[in-house]
Amino acid sequence: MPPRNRALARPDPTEMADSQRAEFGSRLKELRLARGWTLAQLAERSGLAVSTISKAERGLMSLTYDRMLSLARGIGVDMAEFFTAEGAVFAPGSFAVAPKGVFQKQETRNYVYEMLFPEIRNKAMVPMMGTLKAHDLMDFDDFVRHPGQEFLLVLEGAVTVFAEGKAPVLLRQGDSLYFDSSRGHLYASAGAVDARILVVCTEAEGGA
Amino acid sequence: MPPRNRALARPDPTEMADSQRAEFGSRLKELRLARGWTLAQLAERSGLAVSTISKAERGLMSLTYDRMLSLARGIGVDMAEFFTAEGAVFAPGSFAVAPKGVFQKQETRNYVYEMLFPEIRNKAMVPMMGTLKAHDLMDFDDFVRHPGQEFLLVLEGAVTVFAEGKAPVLLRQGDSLYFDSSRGHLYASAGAVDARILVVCTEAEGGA
DNA sequence: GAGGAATTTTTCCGATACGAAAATTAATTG
DNA sequence: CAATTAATTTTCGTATCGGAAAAATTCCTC
Repeated sequence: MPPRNRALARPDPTEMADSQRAEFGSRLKELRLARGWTLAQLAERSGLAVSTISKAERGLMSLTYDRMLSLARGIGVDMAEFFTAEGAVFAPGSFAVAPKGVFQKQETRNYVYEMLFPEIRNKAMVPMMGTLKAHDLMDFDDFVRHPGQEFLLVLEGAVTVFAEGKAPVLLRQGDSLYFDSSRGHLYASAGAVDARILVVCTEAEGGA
Repeated sequence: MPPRNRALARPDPTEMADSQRAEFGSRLKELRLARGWTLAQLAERSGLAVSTISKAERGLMSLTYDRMLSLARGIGVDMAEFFTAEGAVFAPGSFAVAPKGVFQKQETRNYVYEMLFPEIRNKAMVPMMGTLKAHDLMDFDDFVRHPGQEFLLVLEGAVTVFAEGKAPVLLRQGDSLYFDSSRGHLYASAGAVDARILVVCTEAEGGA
């Protein structure tokens, strides 16, 4: 029996990567066809083999960094171009009001969030109201971490912010915070009363 | 180590890719260290081997798409994060606190805004605190209009929002608003006392 | 400075990407 | 429709990636 990794092997092996690969391939093909090029033409420009591009476009194989870079050069785009989501458009002219307290509750392990404006899809920002119970028992198994940036404002009470690689920070009513959401973070009420916070994130999280 | 300087007229794809690889590796290492992680910790989170990450960080090898995706997931960033030009970009791992009232005042014709976190460049969101004087004389010569999206929360008092093509909306303390900033808009205090608002815009834009 | 633990680098071999050419499919022409 | 060409896909050998473990380095603690 092959000495496979322990039961810790949590991060998914291939399943999820395959679908992502297919998406990358589609994007690549899209860029090629948009220029009216054949595989051979792109092969000529990028310097790699026709067969390689063919397989990559269909998600049959996982290109190395070097080949992806060659392709980007050949097509004439920046590497980031391959990964920027294209669809998902915010409805132009949107205008919505949310009266106080009329929110959609959304409970997570440690917080109670209420997402504002759930009816507006694909917002560039996701504003949420949160309540942190006083003396809440926190599960410190892991930080929250996600792509994008985050803004926090303490509306009532006091909050202790735990951020990876940073000393805990105490925020009082009116204090605010701005940070890279990919840095692990956790919020907890710091006072004897419930804390009320406003959080605005970029990048709708529902994605994954 | 002897320099392998060869007077080749044609671009040497190998060397060019190598330098890019090194840059990618540096960025990867930067993201890891910003979180205070060891190779083993990132290996655990991403699901790939310590040795692989080590080689990748030093540009010794060219990761495949699959492994790069695993790394992005483990770190908690988008793939594009690896390739965004390092110059004009939001500093990865940013973390800044703004105590209440310590803001930089910025007066416009109709409002007094205080931009939060001016020291963080290229934020995806621009949070501002605003004060609307009671019974303020408004210049109704034109609406404000700019690219991006806008979120507004009334912290104190009441605000009347005038939006192009919409009837005026009265917002009380705790009410909020989300809309396309390209739709003309204006804010005015609606009560007998000064109103205090939080505004978060996307797209950092010079001027107001 | 001598252990000793933690972290990184190197080694080695199995797994996979990659390219040249063959095979297949699609498009074009007479 | 057959024949020819263009375009894409498949095959297969080689180069490189990628992971487990060993070796080396750095970091502590006494």
